[in-house]
Amino acid sequence: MGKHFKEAFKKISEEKQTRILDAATAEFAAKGFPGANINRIAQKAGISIGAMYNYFGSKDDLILTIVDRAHALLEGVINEVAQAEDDIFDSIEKLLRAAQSYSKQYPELTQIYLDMTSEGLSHLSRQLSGQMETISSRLYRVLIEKAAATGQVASGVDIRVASFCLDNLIMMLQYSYASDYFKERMKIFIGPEAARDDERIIQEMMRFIRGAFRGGQ
Amino acid sequence: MGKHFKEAFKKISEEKQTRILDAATAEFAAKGFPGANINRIAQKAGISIGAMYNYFGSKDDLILTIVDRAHALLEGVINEVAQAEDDIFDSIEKLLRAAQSYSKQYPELTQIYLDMTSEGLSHLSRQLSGQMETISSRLYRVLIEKAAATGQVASGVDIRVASFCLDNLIMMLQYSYASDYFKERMKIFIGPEAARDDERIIQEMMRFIRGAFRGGQ
Amino acid sequence: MGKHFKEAFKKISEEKQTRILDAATAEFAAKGFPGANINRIAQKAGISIGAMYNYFGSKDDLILTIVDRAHALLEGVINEVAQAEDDIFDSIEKLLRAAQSYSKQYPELTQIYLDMTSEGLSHLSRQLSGQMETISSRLYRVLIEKAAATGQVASGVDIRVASFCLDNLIMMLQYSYASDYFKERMKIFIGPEAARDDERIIQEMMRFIRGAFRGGQ
Amino acid sequence: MGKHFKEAFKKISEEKQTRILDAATAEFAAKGFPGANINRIAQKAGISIGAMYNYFGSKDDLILTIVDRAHALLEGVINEVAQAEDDIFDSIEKLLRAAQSYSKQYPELTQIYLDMTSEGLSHLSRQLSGQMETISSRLYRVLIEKAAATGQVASGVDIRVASFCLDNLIMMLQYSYASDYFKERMKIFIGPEAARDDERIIQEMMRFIRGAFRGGQ
DNA sequence: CATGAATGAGAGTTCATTCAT
DNA sequence: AATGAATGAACTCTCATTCAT
Repeated sequence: MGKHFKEAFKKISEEKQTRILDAATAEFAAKGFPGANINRIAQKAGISIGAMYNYFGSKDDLILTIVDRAHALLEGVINEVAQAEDDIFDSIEKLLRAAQSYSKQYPELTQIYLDMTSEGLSHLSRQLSGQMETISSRLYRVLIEKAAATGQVASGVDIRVASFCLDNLIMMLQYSYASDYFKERMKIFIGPEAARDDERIIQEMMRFIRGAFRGGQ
Repeated sequence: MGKHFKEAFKKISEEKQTRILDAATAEFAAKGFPGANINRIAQKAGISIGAMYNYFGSKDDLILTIVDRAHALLEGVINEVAQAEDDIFDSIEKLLRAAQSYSKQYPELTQIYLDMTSEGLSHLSRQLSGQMETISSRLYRVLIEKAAATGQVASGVDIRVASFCLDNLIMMLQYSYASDYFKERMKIFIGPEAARDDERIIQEMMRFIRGAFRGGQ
Repeated sequence: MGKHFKEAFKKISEEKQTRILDAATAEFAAKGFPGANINRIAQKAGISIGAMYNYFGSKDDLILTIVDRAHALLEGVINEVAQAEDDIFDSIEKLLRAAQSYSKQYPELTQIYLDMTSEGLSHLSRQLSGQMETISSRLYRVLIEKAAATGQVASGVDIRVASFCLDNLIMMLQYSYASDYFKERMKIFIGPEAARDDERIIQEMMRFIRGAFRGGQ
Repeated sequence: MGKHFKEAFKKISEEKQTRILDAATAEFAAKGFPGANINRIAQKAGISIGAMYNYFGSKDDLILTIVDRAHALLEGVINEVAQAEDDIFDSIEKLLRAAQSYSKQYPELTQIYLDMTSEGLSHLSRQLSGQMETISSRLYRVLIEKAAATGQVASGVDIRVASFCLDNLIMMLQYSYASDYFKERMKIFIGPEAARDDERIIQEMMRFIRGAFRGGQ
């Protein structure tokens, strides 16, 4: 929950804002935070380095602005799912599909997010302090509690651990479409055609999750 | 599949090898790859920077040696599980417990592993080319096929996707004990006492996984 | 002998002029010339940086305008003393008191003046070319000559060197109330209560100076 | 009281140490602290910028090392005077001559010292905390007390204020030979031939000081 | 083999000044 | 005349790597 940019950034055209953030996103995703070069970002965005520092106080602020933007995007997706009056498994399927399409559409944002989990960048991730997790964990809890009430979820299931597992599966799905490393890994598990098997992956993950929530038997 | 170190490294005492790799591990884990400082590692290890470069051709080689060492450790764990004549769920439980204790004991190795998934370090992770994944995915396949044959696993389950999900859960469990970011995240899901709830987490994750494999019903 | 400002500066309200020069004075005094930031001065003064450059051609011109203003102030003080029909020692005492109160009231001007003596700012001080010194040295000469004629000053005294010494004592007194460094230094010599001992310092300095002019004997 | 340099600096040849400190001294004196350029200093000294930072942790440390060296020089001079069994006025004359010759020989050190009194450099001067002043003020006190006991100093003289005045005169004499600004100022007071009038200046200053201490009468 | 001083490209950031509006 | 966004040269400092000893 930031506003890590300066006033001046709000005042420039949306097109320019996008140009800057896109250039920065590409650079951070490709090189990682420490490898990213602010001068190069400015050049790619077609602005001067001085302008860059009129918009963002530091390299830190720049990446945090990007992460905030990614959060806003994700929050939109989650809220949509949360508001629909769906069956729990329909909701989860929507989340899986959302994770898949989000990370295929914005692999760079997912890469950046993943990078920020590095201990070397803890001064950055500390400023995020579980914003996303808080939102999604709340959603899961609500979904599961509602489902437990209607008997869709086996009685013995520990809601918190189950939420944790569910989010773990969703996070890893996201990573698996975003970073080269995790793409390669997914191929090893699913097979070389993994990337073209989106639908099957969703279906089978849903079978896995459904079983998990219904409990063995 | 490495040997990223020079001949000279093999020739020094095991104690010195350990001292060097431990110092490097601590530095890489704390600062990330780009933030780590080779001169400081050498100093902490009590050797000269010149010696460092007699043992390892570059910073890249040093971290790759560390990762290889971590792989060897993990491979030992996996092989142990693979060789035991266990029930599939006992095997999985052993793997979960192993992941948990490994990442509690060597959080730094897990942090480094996580860091290497960054796109900015893809020139490094490319040299790993799924070593671990290949090993563990093979183990999962064997386990699941055997279990399918004895009816312990529901018939419709897609072995590859199920392996993928299983490994995803195990990987995230590992991350959750290793990096500050993921520790914080686990707390949000499981509760502030998460770290002291190891047993419960294992039990409930097993319930989740058992359900998943047995299929809902 | 300047006018280092542009026409436009004369045309704005006196209040605005003061606001600008005061903001600049504070900044130059606190940060030194190279450390001072013109954009920040403009902001503090509540005008745009563009306006700043309409009033002053450069950073140099801005500080020179401030120094000119300080000169005008000091010249007033000196002229007052010069015009009074006083005994030489009364005149000198007035000058000491003036130096003391001036530098207590406008420590920033004295700090700036001191800064300008740096070789690094010789391109600036060259433009001042001893304005103050010319004025005060003339005053001293007149005072001393008059006093010599009436026998208040020992006959052997070298008027020029004595003027030099007198001005040195006055300058250092000024510095000693203005800069942290010289304040600290004064404490070491006079004692920690130096700042509250104004009157004693004047009295004792006068005893010193009187002796000096009357000659030993 | 410092050691603001790193171990590595002690280990290089004295010739190289001198080359570096001389280059730095010239640069700091000519450009002032903020205007001085470390890369240029390294180049002038014939070493790499990396080497520079192996010797000194920062620009601050470099100038502090220079100031420490200047202190050591001055302390030597002061101690020499302190140890001689001289008449107070002989001692003072020695100090005046020392100030004169020191600042003619090392004008740059005096310029740097003067620069450090700027408020903009208070973070540096704070680390000096009156080292020189403490030494010289102690010397003056001893000299004056001894002289007071033998009746060479008028009874009413306030030792502390007199020391202060004496040091003020000595400091200004130093400045007057070191910085262009103060050189120009001295010319205005003493006449254009001031620089060639060293002896007269000493003599007349001594007459001034003698009178001051003996008291008018 | 070991040492560690030396290297220098390259990074993030600042700020006096310009100029289109 | 006033604005303030934009510029980009210049600065301090870091660190992987080399190589003479």
